[in-house]
Amino acid sequence: MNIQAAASQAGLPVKTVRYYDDIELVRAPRRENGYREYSDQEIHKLRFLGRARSLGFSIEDCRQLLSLYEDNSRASADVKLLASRHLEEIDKKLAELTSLRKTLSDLVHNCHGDDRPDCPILEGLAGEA
Amino acid sequence: MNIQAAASQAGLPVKTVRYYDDIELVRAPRRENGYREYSDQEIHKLRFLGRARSLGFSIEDCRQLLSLYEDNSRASADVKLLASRHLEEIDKKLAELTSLRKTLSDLVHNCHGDDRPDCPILEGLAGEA
DNA sequence: AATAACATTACAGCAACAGGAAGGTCAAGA
DNA sequence: TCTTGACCTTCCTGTTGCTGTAATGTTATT
Repeated sequence: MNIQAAASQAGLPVKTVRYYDDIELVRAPRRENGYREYSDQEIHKLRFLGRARSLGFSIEDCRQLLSLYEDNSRASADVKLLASRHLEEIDKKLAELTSLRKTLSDLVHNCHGDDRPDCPILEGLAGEA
Repeated sequence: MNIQAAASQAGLPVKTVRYYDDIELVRAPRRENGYREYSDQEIHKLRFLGRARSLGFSIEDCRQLLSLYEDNSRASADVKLLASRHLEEIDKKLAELTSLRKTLSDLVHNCHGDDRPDCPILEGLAGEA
């Protein structure tokens, strides 16, 4: 199967699939003409990656997850550790975003938003709050 | 005032301050020896930027905010629009992160995390859920 | 004069691709 | 057979907002 068909089956852009081959994340064998040849196995991995990436795992995390996935003697604890760490990072980001959102939201709601120049948002940013 | 003192007063890394000069966000005049000269005015702008950046505004947004800040005939509506749009983006990100967090959290909590190989996290990523 | 602590520029690298150029390959139709 | 168009390839650049690292110049102190 050519790269375009593979990419569409995996739900990923062609560019991304080619990139994953370049960085040796999901390698595709080549045909005589130099074209990449994708089989169901690679497509399965690509899908796996798509899901992992959509959950916010970094490429390096994905590399590990994939290798754990292919290792039938893995310990589920290893997977859980990786995922738990990622979950912690997400919680951290969520906390930051939430706090930031509150600050910004307060500023926005205090601004009357008409054609006059005085503006609590700018004042807040200037540190006059 | 030299760049290091200015940066520390503004609470920013020197590299960042130099970068802001490069991209003409906060320009500093030069002395005869080529050194950047920072006055209270620039430091004020740098602080402003630090706050705006910490609220997640992009550099280009910051450029606009700064220009609005300096424009005494601005309409607060313009500021509010910019900030509101940013707030929407934040809300979008929060929604995405929250949903993603739930999925990941469910997977993690379903994994026993011992030395056996069977793992709901990997199964979930593989699409077997 | 030497040394340290500043300053300068310029280039490379990060993450995870996306866009585009230049060129090779393949299948179908006139 | 020729050509057209849809593929495929590699390579290089750009994205965002800096950070790290030279290599080098200036200032202040000893």
